[in-house]
Amino acid sequence: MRPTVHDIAAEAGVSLATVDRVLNGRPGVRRQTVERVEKAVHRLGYIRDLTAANLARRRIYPLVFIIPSGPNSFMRVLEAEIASAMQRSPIDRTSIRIETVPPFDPDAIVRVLDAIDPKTVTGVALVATDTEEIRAAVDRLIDQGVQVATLVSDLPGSRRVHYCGIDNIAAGRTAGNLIGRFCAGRSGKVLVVAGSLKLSDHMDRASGFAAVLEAEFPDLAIVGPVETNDDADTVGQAVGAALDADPAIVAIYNLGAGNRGLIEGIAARPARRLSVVAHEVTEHSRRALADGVFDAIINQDCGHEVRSAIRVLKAHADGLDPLSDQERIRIDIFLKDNLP
Amino acid sequence: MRPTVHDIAAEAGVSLATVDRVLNGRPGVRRQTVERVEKAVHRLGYIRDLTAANLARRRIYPLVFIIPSGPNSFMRVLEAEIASAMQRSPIDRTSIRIETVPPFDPDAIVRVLDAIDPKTVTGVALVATDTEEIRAAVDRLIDQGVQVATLVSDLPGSRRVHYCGIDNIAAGRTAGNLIGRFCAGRSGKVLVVAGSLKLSDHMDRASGFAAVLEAEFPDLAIVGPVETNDDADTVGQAVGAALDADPAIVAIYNLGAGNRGLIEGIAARPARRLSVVAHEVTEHSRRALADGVFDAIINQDCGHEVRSAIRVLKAHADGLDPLSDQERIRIDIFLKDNLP
DNA sequence: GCATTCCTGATTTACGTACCTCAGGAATTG
DNA sequence: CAATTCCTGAGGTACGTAAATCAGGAATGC
Repeated sequence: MRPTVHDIAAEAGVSLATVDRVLNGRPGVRRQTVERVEKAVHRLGYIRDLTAANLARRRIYPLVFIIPSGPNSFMRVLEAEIASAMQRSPIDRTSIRIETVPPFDPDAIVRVLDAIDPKTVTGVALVATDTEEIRAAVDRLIDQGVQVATLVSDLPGSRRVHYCGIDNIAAGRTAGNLIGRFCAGRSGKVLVVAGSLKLSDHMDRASGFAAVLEAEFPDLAIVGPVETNDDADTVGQAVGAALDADPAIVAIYNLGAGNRGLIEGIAARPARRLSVVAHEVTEHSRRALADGVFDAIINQDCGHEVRSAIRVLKAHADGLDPLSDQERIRIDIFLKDNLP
Repeated sequence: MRPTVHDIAAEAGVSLATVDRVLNGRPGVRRQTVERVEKAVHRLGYIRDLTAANLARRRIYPLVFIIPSGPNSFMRVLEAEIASAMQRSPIDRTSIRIETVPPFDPDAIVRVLDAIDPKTVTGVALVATDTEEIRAAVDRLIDQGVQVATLVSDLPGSRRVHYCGIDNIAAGRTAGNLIGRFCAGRSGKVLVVAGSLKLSDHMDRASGFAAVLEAEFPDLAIVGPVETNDDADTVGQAVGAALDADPAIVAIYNLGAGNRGLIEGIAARPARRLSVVAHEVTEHSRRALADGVFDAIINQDCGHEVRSAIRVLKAHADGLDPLSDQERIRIDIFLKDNLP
């Protein structure tokens, strides 16, 4: 049988109340007594029963998700995943609130972060643009004892406890490798389309992609990156213009959003034979893959990201460390055959 | 506040004991009263607090994993993942036992299955070969109220509650698609290496692969499948012999184990330019991918499979249904750039 | 020497559920 | 009509932990 606080009390020769004080770091225990209890804990291999503890203290974990508003499909899928996690709140003792903020607006994020009450919120997960003010606001929250995790795009240099997302440099490299191989032998140009190079994830993908092409596929030259602010129509126009202007383009890598526009741009020029790699499985990209318009999609499982964020924030709030294997978000490659 | 049994009792105008009898399906309650209670449950949206319930009944979930013994790297990794899950047993209230059985020996599996005591075991996860006797033994266990899930390889036609693994036809198709694209333009032959075509997963991969090549890459002809019983040395010899005998081979798909042998066979013939796709990330295959010997690895995340099996068995034991999204095992494609 | 503070023990209640016992009324059986 | 069975209520204890209260002893300060 697993040892309980009663066993610890007996083993250490102290009362239950003292064990409780030590275990929960409350004051009022002499240093020697603390050590006696800690030794007993160690000797018996005591592990606190978190479920019983949470029951006794009627604990719930109030969490806040901060994500961009706007039409970006990926973000809306993310929001749906959060909503679906909210339905399980009674089971996993969470209380989740979603805050949407205008995209590309650091100040709005800072305002939401600063409005968070550390007394009533245990954890925050946010999709952040990489700016100094946000970094500072995150660190302020951390100082107040709130657990903060970044979602989808990281905030390097901040003290966030965890990043729930993929390594975007590696994602860019993966795209480069795919396009390089799919173009096997053909030489020509690759059009790179991005949302905004001010987003660290987009920047990372672009540089990873460029590095692989340069090192391993010298016959392919990069055109771009073209910036589109993740707007589908802008993507469509940019792609159309580039294709018309440059017949040497044999491949397209869209590392940002706006796949609908990309698909339309390609569909309008059926004579071109192109290798196309894009990001994120959404309604549009899924169909494009099935139809052979896209050759591969690089994906991050945002359901996994949301569930992982919740687990990680809870674990940190309890002073545990999460399972790194389980929380690592993979860079999924989907061809039409392994689409889930 | 979430409603409790007390609220249900008050709402239904019955005593706590009666609510308890209804909720736990115990006898001694008139049909009308049962309905009154059930209506109250529904009206208040009562959800039983599983953690409190498990605490009260001191519940643990005794689980058994049945996996093949022998040197197969993938199975050893699987075993390590189970061992790692065992370390978390106190936290997730499981008690896990591993039973290893000689590979390719259906009778041994049946013996282990039949030796399971339904009174002391709530769930079983097994890596099964697809035979009639095993199917029957699984169904016997199900009839005794034991939850059974298949792991890695499914048992279609049995009444197992869940399959924790990938769609192997789709995996084979994915391999076909990759090899077809990697060989872009080159025509020639593809050597297919399998462990045993009596394993349904191997059979499925082979047929998925063949279907895609035939439909989409008619310039590539299949040689094989060669059967190797998943033995690395046999794989090495078979690959060497095939390459020496047939200079038209431009690609290899190893859909089974024994990657070490495959790597050796290829390394001994450095002049050949080959596209190679294999399964499962292990120590050997990881290095081969990094070194450019393999072009891609198709993988199933066996840590995920094990954790998923545990979650699913527990959920079914509690009469809940698991999150299908979370429990779906993806067909991972790894290039050297997105290797975790 | 007395009050104050600090440390500790003892005891109790609570969390939400399971499960047990006991008692009594209603309904059924003979 | 008595005996039996079925249904229900009341009440309690337990699970492992948190947290509160009260009390008493030791150490400290003045």
